[in-house]
Amino acid sequence: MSVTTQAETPSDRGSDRRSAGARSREATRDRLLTSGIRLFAKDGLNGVTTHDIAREAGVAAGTFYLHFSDKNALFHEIAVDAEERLRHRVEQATSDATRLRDAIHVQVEALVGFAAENRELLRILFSAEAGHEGSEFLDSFSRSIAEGRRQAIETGEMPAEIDAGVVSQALVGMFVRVLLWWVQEPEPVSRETLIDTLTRIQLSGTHPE
Amino acid sequence: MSVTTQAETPSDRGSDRRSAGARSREATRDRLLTSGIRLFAKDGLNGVTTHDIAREAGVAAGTFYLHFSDKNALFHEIAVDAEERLRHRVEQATSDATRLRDAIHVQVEALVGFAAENRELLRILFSAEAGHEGSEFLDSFSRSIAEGRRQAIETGEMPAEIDAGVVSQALVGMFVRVLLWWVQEPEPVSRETLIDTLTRIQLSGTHPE
Amino acid sequence: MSVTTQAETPSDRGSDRRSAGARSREATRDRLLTSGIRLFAKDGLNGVTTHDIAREAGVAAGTFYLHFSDKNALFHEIAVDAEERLRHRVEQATSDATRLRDAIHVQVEALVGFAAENRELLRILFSAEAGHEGSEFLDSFSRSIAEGRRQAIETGEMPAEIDAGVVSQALVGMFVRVLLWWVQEPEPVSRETLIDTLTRIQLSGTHPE
Amino acid sequence: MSVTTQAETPSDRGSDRRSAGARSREATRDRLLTSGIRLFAKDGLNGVTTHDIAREAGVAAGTFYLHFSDKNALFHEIAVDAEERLRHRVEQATSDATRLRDAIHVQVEALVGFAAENRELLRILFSAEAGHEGSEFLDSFSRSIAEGRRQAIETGEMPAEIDAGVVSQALVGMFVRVLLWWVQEPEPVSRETLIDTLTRIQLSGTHPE
DNA sequence: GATGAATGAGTATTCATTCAT
DNA sequence: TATGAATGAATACTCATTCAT
Repeated sequence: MSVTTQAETPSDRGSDRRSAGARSREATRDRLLTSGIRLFAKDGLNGVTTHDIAREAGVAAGTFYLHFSDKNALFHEIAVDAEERLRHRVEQATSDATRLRDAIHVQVEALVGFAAENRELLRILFSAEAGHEGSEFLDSFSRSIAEGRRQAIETGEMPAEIDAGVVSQALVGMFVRVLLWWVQEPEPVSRETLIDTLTRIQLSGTHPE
Repeated sequence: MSVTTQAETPSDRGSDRRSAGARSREATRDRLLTSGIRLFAKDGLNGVTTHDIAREAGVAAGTFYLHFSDKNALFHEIAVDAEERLRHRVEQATSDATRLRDAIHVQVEALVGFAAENRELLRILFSAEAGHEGSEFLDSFSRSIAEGRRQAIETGEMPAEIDAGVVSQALVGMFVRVLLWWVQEPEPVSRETLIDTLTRIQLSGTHPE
Repeated sequence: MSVTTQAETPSDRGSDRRSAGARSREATRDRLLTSGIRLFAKDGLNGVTTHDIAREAGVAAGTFYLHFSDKNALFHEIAVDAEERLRHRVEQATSDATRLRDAIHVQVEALVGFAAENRELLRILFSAEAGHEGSEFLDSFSRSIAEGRRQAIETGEMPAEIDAGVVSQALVGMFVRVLLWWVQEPEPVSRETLIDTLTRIQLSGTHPE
Repeated sequence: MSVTTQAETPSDRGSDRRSAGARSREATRDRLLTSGIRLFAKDGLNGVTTHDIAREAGVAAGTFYLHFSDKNALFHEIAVDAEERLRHRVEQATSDATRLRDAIHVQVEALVGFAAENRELLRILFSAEAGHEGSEFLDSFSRSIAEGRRQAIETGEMPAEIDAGVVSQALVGMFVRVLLWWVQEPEPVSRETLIDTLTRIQLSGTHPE
């Protein structure tokens, strides 16, 4: 499957020209990825063993190592893939927005949409376990928000009194906690309320239209 | 010592009526607590072994278990104690505030003050390692913020459009990430800027004075 | 190929009457043998995996087991074949020699010649990895030398004071270590010096001519 | 014990001032060393697992690692200790000998004496398993023999026609194989015959007295 | 109370071997 | 015949925890 679920992946083609062995290999790899996503989301990197993942995937313990060099490699692949998809989704959404308030709204929509459709990936990406991949993503997310804020301050859209560094960390922290809280079952509030509230919190700092 | 460093702890009394054995026991326990705080703050619950803690405390490996039933018990005690101290500090600070904007300001001051004086405890309390104690504290923190917000909405201090549940999670997430970011060396921004910014972010949602 | 490179092996015949399949099978088997020789000579029986051998031979891992029952069987076949070739060479050389001193000289020439032309086989045959095949060859080599000595003592060519059992072990040990040392790159001494010295060492025990 | 059996080692003192724990630790370490020697002598470095050694020593698997960092460390310690003892014994024996023929005789006596009293250590030291410690010892043994030969050639005690490099390898190989053969049960020849024969083999190359 | 040696279950990882394609 | 994915037993090593001294 690769982590993505998009229709154009090779394994989805009706006419898969690869050998039966190659298809079987890919299927096993996918099962390991899927099991890894489920277990990492539930118990975190350290709470899961390669044997757990293999058992969940229905393969022998040694099979894990035919597909991934070790547990970290699997985690890395999952996290990098999730990060790319989230980043792509947010960038797509915000690329058309010209005004800050529009950008903020669509960014929130993209984040919430990703969370709604990828609960497990969200947990993996946003759970801050010591020194893992997600952290880097959140750091770069912070930096991009800080940059956006600084530009907004230059153009006068945002008041200068609010420190961009602090705000960018604050917004990332807000997204992390709110979305991790929201992807529980049952969802504590409706998607609309969530988007609306997260947008308002940010807009309240902008100058009125 | 007990985790607190305040003067009224038993071991600090000049007139300690306990036996020499009891005082020695307490001292050993304190060294284990101190070592635990340092190491947990640096490497997290899973990154530290009981041998590490005993070695850092200068005692034998078995001694650890004379004072704590296991590694989680030590972590729990550190976290609960830290939680109580932080909770107490925030409650003291906010007990006199009558207006919401005042309460918000002193609450931020209390949080930042705690972070400044207890970097290691803050890291332990705010680091979200899979299923550990800190989470419970943050949950109850969220609940108390949500309650405050609901009251502010009733009294008309806050607009009703903003969902109190979402906001309370957002604020906790914000505090967590901003303070963990801030207690690094070197501190990214001054204490004053930090307090001011965190206060403004919250106030921006209130009705203008 | 079979391990030997001599012209009369089936696969070398210009007029190979076997089917294409049979010839292909033989070629695969030969590649596995060649790879096994190279890798066993370099890293020893335990330092090589069947996957290594298959990869070096350019075949799939499972193919190995179509040709050899297991890793030891391949090693055994290589060792037995090498042993036969070395034995044959020595016997050919010594069959014409009537006097002991001639026999010794041509035997040394045969051993050194084999070592020079089959470095890898020599390493495999003479390396004493716990309980492997080479040992049996060396044991039987010892026995044949001991038998020769005993005859030489009977005919008066060798003095009786020297124990034939000890000497035969000594000579084998000498050949093993000296030849393993000599087949390194670069060769520590010239082929002539080597032959001359090994011959003299043995002749020194015989009665002067 | 340390591998040595000499009377002056601390653990042999009637008045052992160390704590019971320290004595117990030493005893366990000694059992592991003893088990290691027995098993390495029998099956070689690669034929033995740390579990085997622990079981033979009557301790749990993990205990092994309280005393040695890994299997190689134990092997190294055994080999280095054995090497030192053998080297010391040979040096002691040859230090007084002024004439080459005397030196050769006492050297052989020392080697055979060591072999007789330390069959297992001899097997460990003289078994050439890929890249292990014993090899280094044998190499340095060769070098020292070669040096001795070169001096003997200079002083006219040995004829110059025999290459010292080849001879030194030959002698080491001879000692290795003969002694490994001799330390079997039952001993193939008497100690006297062995010493006499090994001495004669070497002396046969010297000029007659 | 303190010590620290010992335990043994847990986890990662390798590799000879099998078997469906 | 050849492939190569999969197996699972073997092995190394760690570490929370116990207990005799």
